[in-house]
Amino acid sequence: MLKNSEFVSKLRNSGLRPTKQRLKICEVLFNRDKTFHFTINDLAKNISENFNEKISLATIYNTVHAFKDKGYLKEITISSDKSYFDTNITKHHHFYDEDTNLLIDCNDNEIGKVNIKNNITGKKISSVEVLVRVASDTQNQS
Amino acid sequence: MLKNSEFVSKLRNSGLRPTKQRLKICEVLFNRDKTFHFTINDLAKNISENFNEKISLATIYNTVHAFKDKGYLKEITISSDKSYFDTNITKHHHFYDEDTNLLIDCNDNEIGKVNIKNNITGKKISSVEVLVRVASDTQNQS
DNA sequence: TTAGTAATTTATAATAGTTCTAAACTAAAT
DNA sequence: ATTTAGTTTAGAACTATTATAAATTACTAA
Repeated sequence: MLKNSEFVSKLRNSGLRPTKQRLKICEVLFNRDKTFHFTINDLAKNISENFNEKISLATIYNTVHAFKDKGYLKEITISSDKSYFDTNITKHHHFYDEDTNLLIDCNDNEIGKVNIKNNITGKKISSVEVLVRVASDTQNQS
Repeated sequence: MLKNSEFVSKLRNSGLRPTKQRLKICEVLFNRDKTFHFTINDLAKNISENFNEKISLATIYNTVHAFKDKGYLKEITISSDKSYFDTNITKHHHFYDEDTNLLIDCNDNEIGKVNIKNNITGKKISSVEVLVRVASDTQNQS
């Protein structure tokens, strides 16, 4: 749980003015015990349901992208029409529950280190991401 | 290299009529030695450049999705705005070159088996996909 | 304080990618 | 041949995201 003043300095330190819209978004995203996985739509809905003052959709998009660019959020793409943001910015992998459309963070207890034996010549690895899709037994698999 | 008659039976066997549009698309996609990674846009461009008769964009979308549903293509999503289809439908992983926007198939020589130690209770794993993003040393990483 | 400025927010327009629609056409069955 | 159901097509519709430009706000420096 972070205080408002911590968000103010977090924003200032990354060259973003601590506007009331950004602080509100910080509160929704980062004032949590657990990792938060959300779509832009989820976030917009959450804000409009929980606060009286509305934040323009354009601002929500701008802010989420700014936070992503500053490294406060990670983007996890599931399919061409499902993209989530993740407040957990450490290196980690995901389960994706196809029944509930929920993302679940993995730690090293669930997925072992990926062994990359040979990289492309002359290139540097910028990220390694594993996505494990799961579904209940009775459903058809893809 | 497959013959036209093989595509005809392939389509018939999966309940799709072998229309000339579908056969043309089969030719472009499957009449190759190597795996083909493409976007809908790549495919549409390829067809319009290499054939005189045009195929409607709607048909290209329909056909690619039908082929995906029938298991002849796999979809690989890189980011919310970049989605590729892959003619290699075996279980495999990918490198994604951020400099060239090219996907590269991996085999077991490059990426070892992913060790999933604990799955979500009551769920079955439908797929495991690793995406390794690479870029040249001089570029900034994400 | 108070101007001045630059950044930010906002509603709306524009754009892009994809899906929908319904009429025309085609493959296959009778 | 005729019929039927599946397919293709152009263009409309839709959806998610980005751009625009005016109004507002945060900050700076006098």
